[in-house]
This record gives sequence, structure tokens and C-alpha cells, in this order.
Amino acid sequence: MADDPLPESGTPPRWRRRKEARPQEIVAAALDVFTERGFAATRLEEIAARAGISKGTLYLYFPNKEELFKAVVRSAIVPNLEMAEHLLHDFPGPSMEILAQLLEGIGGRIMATKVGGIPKLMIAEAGNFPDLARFYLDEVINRGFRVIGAVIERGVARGEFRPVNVAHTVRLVIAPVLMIAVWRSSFEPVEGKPLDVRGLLAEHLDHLRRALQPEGPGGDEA
Amino acid sequence: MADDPLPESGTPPRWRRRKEARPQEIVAAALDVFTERGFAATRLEEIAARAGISKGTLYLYFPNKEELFKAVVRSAIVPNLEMAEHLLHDFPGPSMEILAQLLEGIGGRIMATKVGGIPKLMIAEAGNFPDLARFYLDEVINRGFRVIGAVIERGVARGEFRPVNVAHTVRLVIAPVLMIAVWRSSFEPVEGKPLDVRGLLAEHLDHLRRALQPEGPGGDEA
DNA sequence: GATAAATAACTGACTGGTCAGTTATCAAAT
DNA sequence: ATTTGATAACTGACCAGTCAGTTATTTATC
Repeated sequence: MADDPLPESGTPPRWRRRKEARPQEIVAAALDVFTERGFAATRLEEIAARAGISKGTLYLYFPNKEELFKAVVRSAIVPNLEMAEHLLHDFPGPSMEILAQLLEGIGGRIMATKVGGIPKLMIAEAGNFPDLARFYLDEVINRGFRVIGAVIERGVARGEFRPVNVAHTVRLVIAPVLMIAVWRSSFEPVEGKPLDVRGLLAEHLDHLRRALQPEGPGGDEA
Repeated sequence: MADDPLPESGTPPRWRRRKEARPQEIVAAALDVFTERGFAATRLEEIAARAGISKGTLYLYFPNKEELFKAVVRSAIVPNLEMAEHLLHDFPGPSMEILAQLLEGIGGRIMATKVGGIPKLMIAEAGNFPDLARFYLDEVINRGFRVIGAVIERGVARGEFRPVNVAHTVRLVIAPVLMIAVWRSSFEPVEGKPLDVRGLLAEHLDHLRRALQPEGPGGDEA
């Protein structure tokens, strides 16, 4: 984003070789612009400007707009998914706890970074770029669904949750997160007042706990 | 969309004056194309073609693309909201029943018509068209939130629901509906298999019933 | 009730501007 | 001296919006 602050004496060179650093910088700039403007309305020239390079240089690192976009999605989302998958395998405690950590982790990321803008982007562009949608469906959505689904199945198997329709419940778990991401991307800037993300997620988890609670004939709670 | 099949003898006229009918036809065609392609990617020529007119004729009825878009949103959404508000005032039964009818009504509409594509559109374009976003926020979102909020408050007041954070709960009630609309607009065509809207809504309502149920101190269920 | 003049709906070729992607050229690094 | 990173000018396609001209319909006239 910013120029390197080398206080070099003499003539500042017009540019500098940064072969290693460029891709990340470009992807970071691209995430910014894509989430602000949407895919179609984003001009590669603006991405280049924010990355401190020229448009032609973009094409040294990415073959076209679509591949750049894919790189953005990969770098923004995939690591998160990997973390979620690890959490699922390594965490020994109650399943509800995994769900809570997952959702709170995502909530934190949505508030702290710009990844929350990606869903908006995909929603908007899926129709016009089917192979992009396919990519997102395979690499992000279905993988995310699988993780949540596994947690729910784990909970049911361990008797922590009542038996539910897993496929549907997965979507019900995710829906509020999606709403948060979408709201922050699209309407919060217009409305002005910030969404209470933490509070909303806490309420969601509270509702989920009650909705998933096994129906005890007598007393519940171990 | 189709020409009127007057089997008139002689020469079929190249076109026909339809001053009264045109606006609706254009808006209907525009809804189709906008929801399929998004705002930016929609070509006015395609809307014109689907409405059975030429591009120039569009500009006799709407000053520009954005105003046409606003007209589409108004005509697709506002009537539905009015129906919801009437239901709230007229229905005497349990609050959960109102919620169920509301959600099922919306679900039915999403499946039967193309209005489900509007949220996608607004999510996508809110950033680029702030005044459009403002309009949608005021006329659609906040009005919708107010209706759901009123139902929940009614339920709490009547002892049908436990006390909850109303603002948050409203969003939790709506989130799955939003997810359904978005899914059908953006990813269902790519994935191929249809989303089980009815089943998902039923599961949502089941979860809601449990999540909102008043907590009995000893035995539950009156 | 036929014909002509006037009007309003409609058309489609055109313009001006934008932007993804290309390439001829240059400067830095080795 | 050669290779590689980077540039900036260029191309070609696309599309919102315009407008001079065409055609259906209505109104006036005989």
C-alpha cells in the first residue's frame, strides 16, 4: 500500500525490483478495491495504483482479472477454512464449544479484516462468472458446510445435540454470519450506526444452544 | 414478451402503440435481466429486446438505467411488505403462527417469482449506488424489520416467547430467508440441485420455536 | 366512409467514453 | 552485455445515452 520509506540520499529510482513482495501487495490491494466496488466495477488500473505499480505489471503476475480475483479469494478465505478444520479435529471439548469458537472466530475476522466483503462479491458475480462461482462453491462454501456439518454430527453422536436435519441446520448456523458479512459490506456504511456483531453472535449462539438441546424427558444438563 | 396473436388479415404491423402497457412490461423485463445479470452487467438493449421494444423506446419511459432500476425495486417489493403489515394487524392467533405464515409467505414468493433476486441486487449495488441503498434501507429493510420486531414483542408480551433481545432476534429470524434468496439467486444455478426451501424453512421454524420457548422453572410446557 | 394531414410512438445507427488486455520500449540488476 | 521487472501508450470491444428519421394511430376534411 505505502511506499517503502527508504530515506535514500540522491535520486530516488523510478521503481525497484520487488519480485517476491509484489504478488501479496497486489492481492491485498485487489481485496480492497474488489470489496469496495464489486468485480465488474473494479478497474485494474486502480488496483495497480494502490499497489504502487502500473497496470501492465499486474499482468506479469496474474494472467487476467478473473485469476487475480481467484487469488484474492484463496488468500483471504482458504487459510481460515484450514484453521476451522484443524479446530474440528483437535478440540476435545463439547461440540457447542467448537461451534461457538468457529462463529466467534469468523465474527472477529469479519470485523477486523476485509474478508467479510468476499461473500458480497460472490453473491453479486456468481451469475456472470459461473466458473468463479463453481470455484467458490467447491473451495469455500462446500468446504465450510462440511466442517460445520461435521461438528453437528459429532454433537448428535455424543448426545450433546438432539437429532436434527444436518444439512438444514448447517445453513441455519451459517445464515446469521452471512447476514453480518453482507450487512457490514452493503448497508452499514449507508445507515451509519455500526452493527453489534458480538451481541448478535452471542444471541445466535444462545438460540442455537436451546434449539439443539436434547429434549430431556426428566432433568437435563449432565 | 410475446406479440399479441391477432390473426388479422393483411399485413402484420411492425409494431403497435402500447403507451399504457409499456411501463409494466419494461419493468417486468428489467426485473428478469437485472436479477440474472446484476446492475452493471445488464445491457439496456437486452431489457428492450425482452420487452419487445427497441432501446430508444426505453428512454421514452425512464430517464436512465438507475431510475429504471428503482422502479423495478419498488414494484417488486413494496406490495409484499404491505401484505405483511396487514397480516400483523389482523391475525388474532399465537405469535409463532404469524411468524410461520410470514416466513412461509416469503418462501413461497421466493420460489414462485423473481423477487428473490432483489436482495442479491441490492447487496451487490449498495456500495456503488448509495442513494439506492438508502431507499432500500428505508422502504424495505427497516420496514420489514419493524414488522418482525412487532411480532416478537407481541409474543413476549403475551408470554408466548421468553424475553429476548428483539433487535438481534429479528435479524436471526430473517437471516435464513436472506440466505435462501441469495442461494437461489447465486449458487443454485451453478450447483444444479435445487435447495429444499420448504424443508429449510420448516427446520428454521422448529429451531425458532425451541429457541423462543419460555423457560419453565420445573416442568416445562403448560 | 374515404382520404389526407397531424401527431405521437417507436426505431436503430451513431457517438463518446470506458476499460481489459497487449506490446514496444526502457531501466535496473547481475 | 544480457536478462528481467516495469512502464505507458495503444488497441479493440463494449455499452449508455442520443437523435434524425420511420411508422402506427388519430383527427380533420371532403
